Order: sequence, then structure tokens, then C-alpha cells
Amino acid sequence: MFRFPVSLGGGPRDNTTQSDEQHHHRAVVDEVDFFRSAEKRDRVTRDEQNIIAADETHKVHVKREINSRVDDREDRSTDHINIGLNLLTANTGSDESMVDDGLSVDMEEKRTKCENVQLREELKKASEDNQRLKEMLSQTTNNFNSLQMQLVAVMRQQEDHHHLATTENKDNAKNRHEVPEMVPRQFIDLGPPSDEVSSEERTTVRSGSPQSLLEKSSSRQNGKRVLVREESPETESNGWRNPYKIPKHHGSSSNCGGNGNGNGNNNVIEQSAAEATMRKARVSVRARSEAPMLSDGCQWRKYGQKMAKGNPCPRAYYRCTMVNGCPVRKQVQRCAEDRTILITTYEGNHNHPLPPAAMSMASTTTAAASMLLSGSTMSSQDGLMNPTNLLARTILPCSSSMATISASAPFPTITLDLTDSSNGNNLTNNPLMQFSQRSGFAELNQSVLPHMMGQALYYNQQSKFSGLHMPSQPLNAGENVSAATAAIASNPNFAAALAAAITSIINGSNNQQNGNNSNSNVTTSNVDTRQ
DNA sequence: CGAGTTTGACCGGCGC
DNA sequence: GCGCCGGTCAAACTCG
Repeated sequence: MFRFPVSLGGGPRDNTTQSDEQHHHRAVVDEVDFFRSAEKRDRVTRDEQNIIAADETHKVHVKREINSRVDDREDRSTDHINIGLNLLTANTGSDESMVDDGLSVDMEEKRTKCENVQLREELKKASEDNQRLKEMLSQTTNNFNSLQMQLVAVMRQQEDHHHLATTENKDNAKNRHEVPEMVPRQFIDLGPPSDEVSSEERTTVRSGSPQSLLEKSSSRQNGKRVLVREESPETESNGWRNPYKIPKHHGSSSNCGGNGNGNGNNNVIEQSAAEATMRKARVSVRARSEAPMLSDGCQWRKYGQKMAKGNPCPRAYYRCTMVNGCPVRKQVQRCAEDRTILITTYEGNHNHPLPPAAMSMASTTTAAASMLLSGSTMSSQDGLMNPTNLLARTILPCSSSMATISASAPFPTITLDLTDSSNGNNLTNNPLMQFSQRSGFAELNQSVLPHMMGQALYYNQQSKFSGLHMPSQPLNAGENVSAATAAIASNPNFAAALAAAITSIINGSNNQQNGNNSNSNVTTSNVDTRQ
């Protein structure tokens, strides 16, 4: 993307070819926006100082370009993208001497060659540094991903252990063996489906969600758990048939009150309720897009369309088809007030590996669902309602006032509004968005949106930079990454957002004790007290 | 011909 | 009990 105006060709040249080459230098320089404005300014300010003969003008033009960069570095230090090449200091002295001292043409040629050699060396060095940095970035990303997966695995093991402890007293050894087979793929499981789950079960259970499998297996184990399964919104035939059951039953009946069914069973029921809530937790994304659907990296199949009340635009229903039985579904609808706004609501978590392009969106929805789950399992409002909780703290440093936790919806829903430019110019200030705008991607929202949301949560994910491109456009690991990195790094908002996010995460445990923080723009309210 | 989409029917929850 | 509504199903249809 950014071509450096220096010929990489080496070796001595005669005067004529060198002259041509330097003409070529000029051509290259003129093509690059990077120096164009500097050149124009330089011409204006230095025309009267140009004492070089007309026939030699082209020979010193490169020097003037370089010289202009010396001045430009001062003028445009904030505008420039630091490409990491320290080419200026090495040439400054020769530039001045060549322009001001009026040295012979031979000396100028030698100095020019010397400059070329130096530039080539430094360019080579910079390329090596760039390569090394990219390797470091890749390694860091891999480490982060592995650590993240380990963390999820540990958390799930603890959860499973707790779940097992509560059911051990009632289940026999066989049942204890079956439960952990089914439980681990309930939520936040991006790994492959367990082989223990027979294909028969996968096909029998219509939606094939792990939750269904858990409940199905549980129904065979314990009569009381049949009750749990039956009160779960996810039936054997269709896990999405009765979305209102859990909030209604668990909120009003003995299931949630801790009476009647015994402690151990209550734990199971509470956990089941939490699991159902987790699955029902929704992440709604508002974004401006002319496209009919956000390209979030997943494969979706439309299974229905309805006219929603109060909205002339139909609501489309999609389910994930990347793996047969994936419970994730989404609804796509245009905003009635502004039809350029596309509202995409995600439900559930994928039970299969995701492509990099889909990781950020899935991670975001998973994180949001996890947050809602953790909040819903707390007796007080501190968990979910406190804006200092995980999602708010992680998303908001760079997207304050974009997230809304809604209580009006039948399910706990967090809405990420990326359409309102008045909210601190979140969109336009976002470095990724800026880069996309610069890059001219027409559907920038589609490509950037998931990564914006995942920016704080999963900043180091490999899919990060791929989000700067359309999913259909594979990442050019070379110049595109460099350009993206440069574009992002050049934006001071990026540093501020990153610092805020890191600080927020690091200080998360401390800040959780605080009632308010700067991110209180999150609109929170009581989420579905029926839970 | 298989995969995806369309669309009317169906189901269950909710409010009156 | 009835109607409304959101969500889903599944046959028909379209498309590559």
C-alpha cells in the first residue's frame, strides 16, 4: 500500500541511465500520497532557493524529496504514519551539503549512490524488523488464544465439578459418567462436538443443541431431572419452541425460590435455568448497512420470515448451518425509523469450531451471554446490572454508550449500537472504522463491526486484522497487515482505547467494587426479573 | 439434483 | 376463551 520512493536496484550506472532512474524516482514519488503533499509544499517554499542548473534539476530532485521529508517530519508528525524507517537522519547532512555547497556532479552522484545504499540497507533492516514483529505478533496471538481456551476449559471444569458434586448424591456411578460427557459442550464451547454424542442423537434432537443432549441424557438418569428438562424451553423436538418458559417458570415457581425440591436439586435446577438463560441471552447489534445481512463469517440458512408488529420491514430468521445442529440463530431486521440500520440479534453459542472471520462475533456474543448468565445467577442486581461488569468494562472503554442492556425484551438482551455517531463519534473515531473508510470498503460495517465489538474482549485474536477486510477478501499478510497496523497505530484514539481497555481489564477486580465508573453510559436496567 | 429461499400454516405464550 | 403475536415448520419453489 505504501510504496517507498526508493529504487531497490543496485549497482553502478552511467549518467544517462541514472538520470532515467531518477526520473523514475520522481515518478514513484509522485504516485505516492505519502509524500505528495510534502512535495508540493516543498516546491512552494523552496523555489526561490533552487540554485541548481536546469539540466541538473532532475538529479537533485530526489534530494529535495528527502529534504522535504526532513521538514515534513516536523510539520506532519501527527499526520504521518510511522513506517519504522529512520531514513531521514542519515541523509540530512548530505542533503544540505549538496544543495547548499554546490558540489560537483560527480560528488552528487556518489552521494546519491551512497544514499541509495543506505536506504536499501535500512529498508532491508526495517523489513527484517517488520518480519520479526509480525512473527512476535503471531506468536503472541497464538499464546493468547491458547491461554484463553485454557481459561475457558478450567472455568468449565470447575463448573462441571460443581455440577457433578451437586448431582453425585443422587446419581449412580453410571450417571456420573454420562453427565460430564454432555455438559462440557453447553456453552462457550468452540471446540468440535464430542464423539460420544452419537449421530443418532444428533439427528433425533432436532436443533441438536448440546443443551438438548444434556437434558435428554438427564431425563434418562433422574426422574426429577425430567422435570427440569420439561421445564426447560428446549424440548427434545425443538429447543426453540418455548422461549418464554424459563423466565416464567423459574421466576414464579419453586424452582428459583429454593424451596420444595431440596438443595441438590435446586442447584441443578438453578444451573439449568442459568444454562437456558445463557442460551436465551441475546446480543443485538445495530449497524448501518445496505446489505441484507451482516457478514459475520458464519454460514446461515434462512428458515423463516415474519412481519413484526410496528415495523414495515420483515424480520428474517436464520440458523447457523456450519455444523448440523448448531443452536445459534439470529434475527435480522431493519430499523423502522431508519431503514439503513440493520439490527442483527444473535442467540446461543456455537458448538463447533469457527473460522477466524467468525471468531470475533462469536466471541462477542459468547461474552455477552456469559455476562448475562453471570448476572442472572446473582441474587442481587450487582452482577448484571452493574455497568462495571465484564462486558461493560471491556467493551466500553472504546465504545462507551454503545452498549445497552435491555429489560424490555423478553430475554436479557445487550444491544450494541454502532450507528449513533453522536455517541462520542464512536464510529468515526474508531481506528478500525477509519481504516475501513480509508480503504474504501463499501460494506465496512459488516466487516468491522464484529471486530469492533471484540476489540476489547479479544483484542489479540487472529481474526483481528482480518476484520479489516471483507470476509471474501483473504488477508494479504504482507502489505495489508502493515498498512492496517500503520493505520491503526497512527490513530491516537487507538492508543487511548487500547490503554483504557487494558487498564479496565487489569483493574477489573478492583473496579468491580466501585459503584460507578466512567463507562456508566451503558444503559442498564433490571433484566427480566422472572429469571 | 441438492442446497437455499419463500411463504402459508401451525404452535405456544400472553393479554384482555 | 379468544385473538394477537413471535417463532418455527415444512412444502413448494428457485437457483446454480
